[in-house]
Amino acid sequence: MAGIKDVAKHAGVSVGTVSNVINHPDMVSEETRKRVRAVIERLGYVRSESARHLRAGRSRIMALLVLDMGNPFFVDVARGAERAARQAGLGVMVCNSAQSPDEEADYLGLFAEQRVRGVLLTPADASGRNIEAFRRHGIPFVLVDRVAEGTTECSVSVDDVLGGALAVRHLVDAGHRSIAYVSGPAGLHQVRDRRQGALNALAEAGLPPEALRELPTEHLDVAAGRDAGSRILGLAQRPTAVFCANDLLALGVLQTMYAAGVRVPEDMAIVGYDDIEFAAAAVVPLTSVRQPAVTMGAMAAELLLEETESEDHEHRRVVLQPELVVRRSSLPAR
Amino acid sequence: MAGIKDVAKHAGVSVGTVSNVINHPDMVSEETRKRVRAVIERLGYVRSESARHLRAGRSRIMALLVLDMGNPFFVDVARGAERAARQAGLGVMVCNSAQSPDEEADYLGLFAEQRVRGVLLTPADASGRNIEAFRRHGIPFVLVDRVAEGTTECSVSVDDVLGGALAVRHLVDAGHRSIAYVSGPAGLHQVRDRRQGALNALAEAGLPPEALRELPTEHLDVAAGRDAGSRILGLAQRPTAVFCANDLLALGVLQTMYAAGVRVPEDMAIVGYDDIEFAAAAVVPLTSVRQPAVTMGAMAAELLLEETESEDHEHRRVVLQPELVVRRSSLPAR
DNA sequence: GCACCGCACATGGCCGGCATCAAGGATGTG
DNA sequence: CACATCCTTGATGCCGGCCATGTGCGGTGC
Repeated sequence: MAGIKDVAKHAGVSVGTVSNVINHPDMVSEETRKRVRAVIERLGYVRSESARHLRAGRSRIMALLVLDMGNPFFVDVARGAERAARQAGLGVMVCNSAQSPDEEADYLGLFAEQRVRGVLLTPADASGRNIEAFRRHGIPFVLVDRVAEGTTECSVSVDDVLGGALAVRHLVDAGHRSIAYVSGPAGLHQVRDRRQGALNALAEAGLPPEALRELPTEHLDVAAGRDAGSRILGLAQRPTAVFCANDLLALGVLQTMYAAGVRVPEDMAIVGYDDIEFAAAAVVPLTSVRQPAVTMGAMAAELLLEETESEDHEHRRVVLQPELVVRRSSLPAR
Repeated sequence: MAGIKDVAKHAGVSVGTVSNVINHPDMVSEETRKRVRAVIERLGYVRSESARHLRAGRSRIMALLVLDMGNPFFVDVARGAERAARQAGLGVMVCNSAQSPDEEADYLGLFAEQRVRGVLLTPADASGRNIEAFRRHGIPFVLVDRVAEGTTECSVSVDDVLGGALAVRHLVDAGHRSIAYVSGPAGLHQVRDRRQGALNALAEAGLPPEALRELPTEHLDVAAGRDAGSRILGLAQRPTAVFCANDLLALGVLQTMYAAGVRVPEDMAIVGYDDIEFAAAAVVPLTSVRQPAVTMGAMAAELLLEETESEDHEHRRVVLQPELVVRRSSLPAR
């Protein structure tokens, strides 16, 4: 592959001049510039980002580590982050921890080796140990979909307590008094906050916390939802409504209900979370708590850029608002 | 951030020795090794991949450029590629061309600057101009979900002609004589091959090509499917079945039919393509042509590794077989 | 006692860019 | 004509690792 030296040789100039043609074109006379540009074109020369990085001491890559690339919600987050990053001339490396702390640790190590400009992180490790270890490298990061504790770094999140409250308040208003909460892995903050919101909504309505029955699942995908659905069907005193920690779980629950002949929403109301595109296209269009995913990704990237670009950066915690989208899966039986 | 020199200084050895502790541990005495390792740990030293890359002349990153990250099919491809790459100690940079030739060109430029080890590519530019330009850089690439022409590079694909034939043969067997083909962007090879398969199936059954009515859409997503659904409803001599170039389109069509009160499959049969997880969870479980997406991603990564790792690599064109998964959306009316 | 050998570690060059500074040529000015 | 100034270009060093080559030292054999 052609290097800057080859270009210099063919154009009959020094490497410094070639470098200037690329980075400071107005420092070079038009004639020389043209000649060098022609050679660059002819040889197909592309500057080496590694060498630039080494020299400049800062990378032009930003990393995004999400919990689950199979979840369209995170795909939207990635979209937003990518847009913001590329506007600033940075590339984004999107990786998937698949909710595994080990994978997360692996990737964080990879990012440290790459000396990425910064990391947008949806933490998979509730213990915070991975984050703690990563902090030592001095690579800035922004927490996504999770509030930072203290003021050690920036975060962009959605008010999960409010989201949980919106969902359950809606169900309570529709007359439900026994609600299952399919929660996903117990360790995740989002899951805990949404439960808290749900409990708040129950308390508001004067209902006891026992009205909410939590069913944890190992993963946050459709298969886990199907499994949770079966468990709900097996419960003594079957609840009349299900609130799921995300739409994938909700779709799984819905599928199980449908297959078992349990009518939704007449016999079982369902509310999901995230409002992914498929929620509207489900067997029964799914009521869901919408999160501004693209905005979240974009804001996270912007916060990171601000942190690494500007002199005086103060860590911020941005909290966005969720919104309930009511569809047929939770409408009161007529 | 700590560099190898800092480690050397703190451990009282030379940089070469530190390098050897990391890369050739058996060349260093145990005592020195221990001491150096302790310092590495204490300082949180991580070697710089940029510097290694520069020195070694080869990167440890592989790129994957997909047509649409919003499509779970490509998420599966990414999963497979990632697994294979990481097994070989490489990282994967997943990017999304969103079917835009311009974005594709942008990303290919980025990859050239990064001097990635190679690129796994689902081409968005039917003209082949982007590929042509990229080839000059000498970075190896493998075509994914598309057969390579000639023997200039490797490819992994699924037999789209067969897939299209499977879908339409199934519909013809069920008695359909007028079938719409919601095809997506006309430029994509997959789309053209699936149509060819569909036409083959019609010919087999002694039906004229006019029995297939093609409805192109700009994108391959749910929204485009909804739009196509409306167009189908507006057709004079409405077809009795729809074959969609992917499941997202099919879900969109299904949604439109459902909203308009057209019964599926009684009034309109629908067959999708890809068999994404959501296909089974749709309003009416979707018949679909399953592609081995994870395998495809993994094989592509392996081909690329073989090409860059081994001495004598011959370009290969791997073609995998699709499989029809029949669900309710296409079952004959009783 | 001397030559030789191997081990453990040190040293210097190099990868490919970019910035800094110096040098050279053209032009303007007194 | 001498000298200053500006504009353009060239030479050099450095970023952070890794590799090839040195170097010093203790042990061994004759």
